[in-house]
Amino acid sequence: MSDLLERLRGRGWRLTAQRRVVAEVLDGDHVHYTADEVHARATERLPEISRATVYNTLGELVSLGEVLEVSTDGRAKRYDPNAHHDHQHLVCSRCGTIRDVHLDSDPLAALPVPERFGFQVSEVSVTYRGICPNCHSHS
Amino acid sequence: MSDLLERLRGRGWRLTAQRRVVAEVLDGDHVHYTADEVHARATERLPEISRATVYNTLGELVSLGEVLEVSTDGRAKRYDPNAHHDHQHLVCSRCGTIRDVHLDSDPLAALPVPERFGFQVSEVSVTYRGICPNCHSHS
DNA sequence: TTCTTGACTTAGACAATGTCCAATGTAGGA
DNA sequence: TCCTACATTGGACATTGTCTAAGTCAAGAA
Repeated sequence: MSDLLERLRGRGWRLTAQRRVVAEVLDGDHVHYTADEVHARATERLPEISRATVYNTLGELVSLGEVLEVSTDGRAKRYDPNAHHDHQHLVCSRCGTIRDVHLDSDPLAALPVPERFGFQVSEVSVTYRGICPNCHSHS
Repeated sequence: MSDLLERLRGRGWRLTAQRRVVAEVLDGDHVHYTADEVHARATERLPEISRATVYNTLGELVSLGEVLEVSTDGRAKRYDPNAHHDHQHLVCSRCGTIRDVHLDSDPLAALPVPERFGFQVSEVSVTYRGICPNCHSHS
């Protein structure tokens, strides 16, 4: 993700301190923060950054395809910087922990053509739910 | 779904006008209303029904396994009465239309054991996204 | 049938998440 | 360095959902 800023500048992004900080917070492969968590972490480095800017920047990163938006629970959306590696998510029903997982087969292939009802299907997301080892041993 | 009320009574549910109306609104196999849509439709039959009761009743139906909660977009959750037939969802990215679809293979099988990280996986939901024929022809 | 009671419903306050806008600031090209 | 189009800010507002205290009622008991 270190070249993310370069890539963005190449697309005409104006590079501001706020955008840099948001991108830095998202740096890492297995991070799934909510917008508020991103804001809290960004605030540690740049105290005046506003909520609106964090929302704007996250939205832009999503539009640019650099970050994925994940909504696993109907609560706050989470932002996943691991957008360039196909993966799905495994969520603990108890504590909410999220893990990236990789599948054996392409889930698109599991949807037969007659079941596509003429849609041009372009995307699929799979969410597995269960109890994580930690929650399980504490139950 | 006509015997839903019987089933619920058998489980000790007190049968009220409000609950009956909510269940009637959800009657049908391919319905995916938000809580507010359920409330609007319920209000047509029972003008005094409150939002809180609609939320309570939907929550109870979900706990009882009679209705599925679906959150496809991070906005309002939708309620799917087709809980007794395994299925997944196909969503139009343009207009938000939702269709129930049936898969060729069990998506649980696509997650290799080493990718389960010790979770006891009990549930999987798959959401396909694309452009529906109607939106496609109008574009 | 009437009574009783605990479960149900209600209105509205509150909470969590996200969006919008007018005023102000600033990155980067000329 | 200066300009200006784009970015940021704070706060109001919108949407969705939760909670509570007070009133209401379904259904079993007598």
